[in-house]
Amino acid sequence: MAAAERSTRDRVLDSFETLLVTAGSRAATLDAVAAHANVSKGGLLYHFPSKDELVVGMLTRLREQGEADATKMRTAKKGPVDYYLSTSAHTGSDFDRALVAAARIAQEHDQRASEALADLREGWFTVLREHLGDEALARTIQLIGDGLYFDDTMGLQAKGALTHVRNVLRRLDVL
Amino acid sequence: MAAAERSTRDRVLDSFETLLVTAGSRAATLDAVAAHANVSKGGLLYHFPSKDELVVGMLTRLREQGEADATKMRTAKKGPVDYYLSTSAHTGSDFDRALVAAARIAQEHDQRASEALADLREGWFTVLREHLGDEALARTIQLIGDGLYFDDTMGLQAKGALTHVRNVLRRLDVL
DNA sequence: TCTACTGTACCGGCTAGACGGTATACACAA
DNA sequence: TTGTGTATACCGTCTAGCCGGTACAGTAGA
Repeated sequence: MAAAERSTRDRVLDSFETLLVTAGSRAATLDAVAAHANVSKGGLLYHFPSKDELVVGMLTRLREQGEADATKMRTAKKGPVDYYLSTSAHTGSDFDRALVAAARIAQEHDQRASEALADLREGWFTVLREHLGDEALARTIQLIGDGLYFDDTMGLQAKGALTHVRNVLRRLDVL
Repeated sequence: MAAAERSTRDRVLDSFETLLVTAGSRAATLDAVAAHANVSKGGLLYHFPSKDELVVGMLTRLREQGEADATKMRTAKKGPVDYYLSTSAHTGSDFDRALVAAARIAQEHDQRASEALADLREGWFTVLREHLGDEALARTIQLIGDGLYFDDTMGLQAKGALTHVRNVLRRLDVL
């Protein structure tokens, strides 16, 4: 049933991501995920026969969200650069959460997660380079986005970081 | 014993960091750390009575390495900015490894690790701002460094990223 | 004798996953 | 319309194995 309300399957995936993001991969156990999603462990394993399938399910959903995001970036009112930077810092969106969750998984040496992340980054870079027509600048802006994202995931964000970046990019006639 | 050769204690810390970096926190078990350091589990627990003490030991050493790094940054021949950026990408140094290891720990919700990382970042930022006399620029450069560092830890580094960054910074009359 | 270990044996708790069972819905057939 | 069968979507329990930590007896070198 394509659901009117959030399906159990999606709730399980949401919970898995949430636990990965807020408590780390050690805490994202099957029991914890099931409890968070208000499903029994048996119910969870019905939808995802193993923890690995849970990872696969999460990454599949991430890729779908990623394609939607690239489209939004291309057509953003204030342009791709501003869209990219402002969504690199914490937005609290589902996509954001999925991204951080995938990063956690990637660190546990999961190649599929690393690939998914690399593909997403490649998508963003392509949009940036097309828009700017300048590889060095596109790469630099992407690094700034990575930095904002990194700081965010580490709870390190310095106040006004985005404002400072916009300030500097204006000197380069971007924005 | 301040050691002529690497002490058991240091070897244990090295192994802990290495396992955290190369295999993730789930894999950095006491048994695995002891085996990697060629020490018995009893021997490991002689130096670090608990896993938590191992974390504390690692963070203490990291702070020491961090102070040494800030000094090197301040007095670097090519200037702090170049030093900061070129050491943000992978250098393979002990300090680098310790930094990535601490990041892994921080993600498991360890506040001491987050604080240690935040303090290190603050130290770098102070040097950058003093040198540049421009907060927005200093923050932006720090974000670029974070991005380089993030990409490195994720195995995402795009070829020539540092060159691109230097290119852009030259347009801003930095470097 | 003290320090710095080795090695083994063990325990309690947690973890992934297997498994058997249950409730509901719908389908076809007599 | 009643009975039989099948599929979906779960629940709750159980177990093998791993992990952190304890305990302790022994050893080699300074």
